[in-house]
Amino acid sequence: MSEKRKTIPSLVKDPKLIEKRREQIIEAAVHLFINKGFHKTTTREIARASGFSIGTLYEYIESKEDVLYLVCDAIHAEMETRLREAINFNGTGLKILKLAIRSFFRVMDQMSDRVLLIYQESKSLPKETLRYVLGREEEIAQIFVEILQKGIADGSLRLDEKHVKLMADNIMVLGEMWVFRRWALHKHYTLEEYTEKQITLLLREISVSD
Amino acid sequence: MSEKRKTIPSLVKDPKLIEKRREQIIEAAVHLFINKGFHKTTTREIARASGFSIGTLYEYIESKEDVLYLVCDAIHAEMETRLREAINFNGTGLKILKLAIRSFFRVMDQMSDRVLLIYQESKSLPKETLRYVLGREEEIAQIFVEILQKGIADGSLRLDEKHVKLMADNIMVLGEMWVFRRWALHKHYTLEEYTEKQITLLLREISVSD
Amino acid sequence: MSEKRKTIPSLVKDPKLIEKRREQIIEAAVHLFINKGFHKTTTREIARASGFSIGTLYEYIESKEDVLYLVCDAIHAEMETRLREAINFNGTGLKILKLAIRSFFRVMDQMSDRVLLIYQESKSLPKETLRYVLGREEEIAQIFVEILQKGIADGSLRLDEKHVKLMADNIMVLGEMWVFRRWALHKHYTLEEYTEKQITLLLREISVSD
Amino acid sequence: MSEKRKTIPSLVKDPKLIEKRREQIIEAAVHLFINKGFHKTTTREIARASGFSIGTLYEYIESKEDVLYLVCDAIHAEMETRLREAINFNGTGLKILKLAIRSFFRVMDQMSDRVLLIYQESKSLPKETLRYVLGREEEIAQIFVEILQKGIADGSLRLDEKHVKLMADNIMVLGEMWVFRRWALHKHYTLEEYTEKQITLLLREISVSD
DNA sequence: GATGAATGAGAGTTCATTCAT
DNA sequence: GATGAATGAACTCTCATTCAT
Repeated sequence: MSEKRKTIPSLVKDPKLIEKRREQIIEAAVHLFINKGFHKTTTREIARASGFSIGTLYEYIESKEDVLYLVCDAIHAEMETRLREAINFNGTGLKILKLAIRSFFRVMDQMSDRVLLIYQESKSLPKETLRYVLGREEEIAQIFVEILQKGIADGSLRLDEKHVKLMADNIMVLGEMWVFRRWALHKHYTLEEYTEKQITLLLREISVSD
Repeated sequence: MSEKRKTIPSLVKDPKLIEKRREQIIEAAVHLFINKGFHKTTTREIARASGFSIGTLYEYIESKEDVLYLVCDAIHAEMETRLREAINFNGTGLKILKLAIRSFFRVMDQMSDRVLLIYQESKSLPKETLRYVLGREEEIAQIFVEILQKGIADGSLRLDEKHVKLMADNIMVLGEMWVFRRWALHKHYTLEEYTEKQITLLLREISVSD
Repeated sequence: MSEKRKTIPSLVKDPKLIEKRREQIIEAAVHLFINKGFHKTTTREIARASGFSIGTLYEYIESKEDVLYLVCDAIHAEMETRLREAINFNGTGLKILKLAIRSFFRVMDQMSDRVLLIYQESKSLPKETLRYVLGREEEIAQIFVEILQKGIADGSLRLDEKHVKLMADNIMVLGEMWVFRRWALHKHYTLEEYTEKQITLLLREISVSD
Repeated sequence: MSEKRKTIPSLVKDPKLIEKRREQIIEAAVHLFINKGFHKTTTREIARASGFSIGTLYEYIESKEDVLYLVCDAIHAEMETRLREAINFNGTGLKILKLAIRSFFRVMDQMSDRVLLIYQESKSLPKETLRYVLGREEEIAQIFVEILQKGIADGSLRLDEKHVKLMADNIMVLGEMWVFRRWALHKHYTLEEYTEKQITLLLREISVSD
């Protein structure tokens, strides 16, 4: 179902070192891309901010686009990790769902710079790679799909199976909205207010009892 | 409230001619930006596609970013025009709201390339300009705010005044979602199905009767 | 029979100007390539020696290899022109042949730097282009083929038709030898001595009378 | 007369090992240079194809140019060895000469890739080194000089002493021509036909009887 | 003696912008 | 008002060479 993860060739042999250096690259590039955008960040800046020379940078990647891929993938990985860590899968689907939404919105809030980065820059990835990165997004949506299905199964949620995916997408989008429209929303709401309000809206329709 | 529209200086005196040429520029650039992205489109390409020389292009703009601004502004203008044309402000707030949502979703669908363009490229605008462009987005949200307020006033909608802006934003976001997630959504829904489903979700909470 | 001449695209429209600038490029590049070799000459050096900026250079070529092609082609053109100008096609084949050999050897001598350049650098051309350039060499050999055939026809040369091409190649190669082995040959011979000696050798076999 | 062979310093002490490793380097580099050319072959590729690391490569050479020198020298050595092995120095000068020419042309044919390599890449050698490599060429020409002189001495060849060197050069050049113009010559001749034809041409003038 | 990660000068190429015509 | 040739800073990427381990 999901595209296979891209493996970026490296001229360096030691896998431990590759991982370490790529973490440095990601750490450096995330901040640069957030502040200047992908196109306005130069490979030299990435190298310098990573703590090594331009030559060394290219020992660990093949092209600037590879850095963007590494960054996007790392962000998604962190999003998913944080989300999964925050969710406790005990209790009714409804209960889990509420927890998951709160967690997701919180993760969006904490990672808003990086979420924005993905949305604004991932289009610069090569087509093939872009598909994979978009696929990671779907994996996160899938978490909500599963929770919703659990809720349907245990009777705590009433929702046509047909609309499960849409509901999952709605949750995702309303979470991302907190990021995209923060300049407007932060004026009126705290994260908590926003979260509770959206939960009310989203669940009114589908929760059997709350 | 809203930022003042930016005036791009031109070396040319005749305002009629300026408008005509800028329309040519916008027409050409929209397609180029959609297909290649802002950064990968060259000013030479814009000039050629506009039907004149690079020198002439720079008689009507001061920088490449100006073209992006013209394009974003034109897209917003078209969005707003289409939306306003489609809405009939007669009837209860609830009725108008449904019509407006349907219209907005349809406009999003029809203009999806251009909507995407704004979301992906507007970040390349100079800060000041970006603020103005984001402001245009608010103007559209404002349409929904007004409709919601009318509905509250005439009793067809039950919604805390405090949440009006959020509801308007939700509508916008769910409309934009049809664009951003089209690769996922189009598999499961037609625009009409999607629209009705989301209307149900959005209004369940707030409509007094439907 | 011969490959079609390559047309290098230019960003500049005026054909007169293209020709003029390319002449400048060729003039500059020939000397640089002779002195430093193709690989050790930078595009910046070519631009500077041509009298304009690197940006301007790239208005008239698409790649550094294009410069090499221009240079090789110009050298061949000059070789052929000089040779054809020097040959008088009146008289018996034998007489014309002797004149042609002397002319060819003289041209080789005068252009020895450039002949060397072609032999040492043309391999860096893209395959397709290389084929064309090698073809030009054949066109020159063809001059000798025609003279030989004229001599056979008028009875002044006795040579199996089958060996005409080989004889033409031999003439070419012995002319080029004056270039490739000049470090050895110049110690022992003047150009004139060398020429007469080789003519004797080459014609002993085939001339009916001299 | 001939330049002294260049001695490449090595960080390694053991002469046996140096020789072994350099043979590996030559073997690897010859093929790489033939296929990609000297400039497009990287030292990393040479090391890998040699079977060891880049660091080890530089234990046995001081620069990439050293590899080119090793390669050119090895090719010349092989040429000379093969030629000397094939020649039987018994008989009249004329007889030996014919044998030598046939052998030389055959060696040229068998080693054509490598002969071409020397002609196209040796110019990239440092001036000093180049002189030595070109000198090796002379040593081979010297073989023919000696044979010619033997033929003059024993009366089987009639040739002005003054022209001996030229005749030797002619032989060399016509042999190399089989390599340089193979794309043209192979269409018309087998190696044997070519050889016999050229022998006829070359000897007509000088052989007392054949 | 062998390794391979690190280096950085320097390469070819692009393209937004200018300005003389 | 229109043109398009000229500019050169800035870009991504390469690769011969070094040296600590």
